[in-house]
Amino acid sequence: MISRTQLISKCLESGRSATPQRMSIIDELCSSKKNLSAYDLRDSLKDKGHSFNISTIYRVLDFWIEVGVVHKMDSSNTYLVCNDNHTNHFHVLLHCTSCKSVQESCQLSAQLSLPDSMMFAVNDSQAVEINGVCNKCQ
Amino acid sequence: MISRTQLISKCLESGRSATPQRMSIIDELCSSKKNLSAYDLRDSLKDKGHSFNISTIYRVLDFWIEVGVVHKMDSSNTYLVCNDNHTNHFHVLLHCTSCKSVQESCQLSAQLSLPDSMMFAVNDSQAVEINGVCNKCQ
DNA sequence: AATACTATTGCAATATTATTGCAATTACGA
DNA sequence: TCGTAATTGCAATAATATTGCAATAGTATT
Repeated sequence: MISRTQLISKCLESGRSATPQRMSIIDELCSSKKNLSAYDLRDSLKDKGHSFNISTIYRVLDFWIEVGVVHKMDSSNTYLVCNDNHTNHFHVLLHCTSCKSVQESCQLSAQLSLPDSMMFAVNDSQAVEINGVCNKCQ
Repeated sequence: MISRTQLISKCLESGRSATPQRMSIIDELCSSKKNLSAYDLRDSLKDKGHSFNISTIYRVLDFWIEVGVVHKMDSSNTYLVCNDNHTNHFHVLLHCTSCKSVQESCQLSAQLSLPDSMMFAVNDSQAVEINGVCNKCQ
C-alpha cells in the first residue's frame, strides 16, 4: 500500500497541495478493505468526526484520480486506491462478483496492447474492469 | 446491424416476448448513430410519438442486455447495440474520447484471456471499455 | 509579517441516473 | 375465453454527481 510520504510526493510532483481534506479522504480509502462510493466515504468520515460536503468528496476523488492514486470502478460507482506504482498507465481491475474484492493485475496490462492495424491510440491512466470469480471464491 | 427477425428470434430463444415497447426501444437504439442514455432514448422516442415511462426504458434495456443484444457503457451511462454475433461473450468496446464513436473489437477479445496462474474465472457477456482516439480523429 | 494572488472548500440547490411497489394491462397457453 | 404469468405505467423516491458562488486556506512576494 502507498505510504503517506509517497502520497504527499504525488501532490507536490503535480504542483498541488496536500490539504487536510485530501489527506483525510485518501487515508480513509486506503484503510478500507473494500472499494467505497463517494457517499460511503463521506459517511465513514463523518462517523470519525470529519464532515465534508459531498462536492468536496467528489472533487478530492477527482484530484487523486488525476494524480494517479485512485481508480474509479464505473460499474459500481466506487473508488479504490491503486495498489502499485505502474510504469505504464493502463490498469486492469479484476473484480470478483462474489466477494466484491478487486485485484489489480499487472501481468494483464501488457496483453491489452492493441494491434497496430487497429489504429486506436489508447489513453493513459485508465482502468478497465473485468468481472469474474476470484480463486478464493471458486 | 442486427435484423428485426434476429431480434425477435433472440426474444423467443430466451422464452420471452417481443413486445411493442421492446421493439420500439431497440429500433430506436439501432437507428441511432451514437450510444444513448436511458433518458436520451425516452426523449427521442417521445419526439416520435412513443411515450414510455423511464422505468420501462430501464427495464427494456436490461432485458436486451440479458438477451445479449445491448451493451452498457458504464463510464458514460449509455447504451449501444452489439454489432455482431459473438461466439464468445467477451466484448471490447473501443470508445473514442474525441468523436464519441464506439468500435467493437473482435480481434482484441482473444488477447484478453487471462493466464491460468491468475485463477480468475471471467464472467460471460461482459463488455470492457477502452478509451482512446480512433483512426479518423488522429 | 503583511499583502496579494491562487487554489481549495463549504454550501445548498439542482441535475442526472436508476429503482421501487403496486395497480393496470397485455400476452399466451390451457 | 379464461386464468395465470409477464410486462408496463405511474409517480414517488433513492442514488449519484455537478454547479456557481462565497468563504477560507495555502503560497509566494515583498
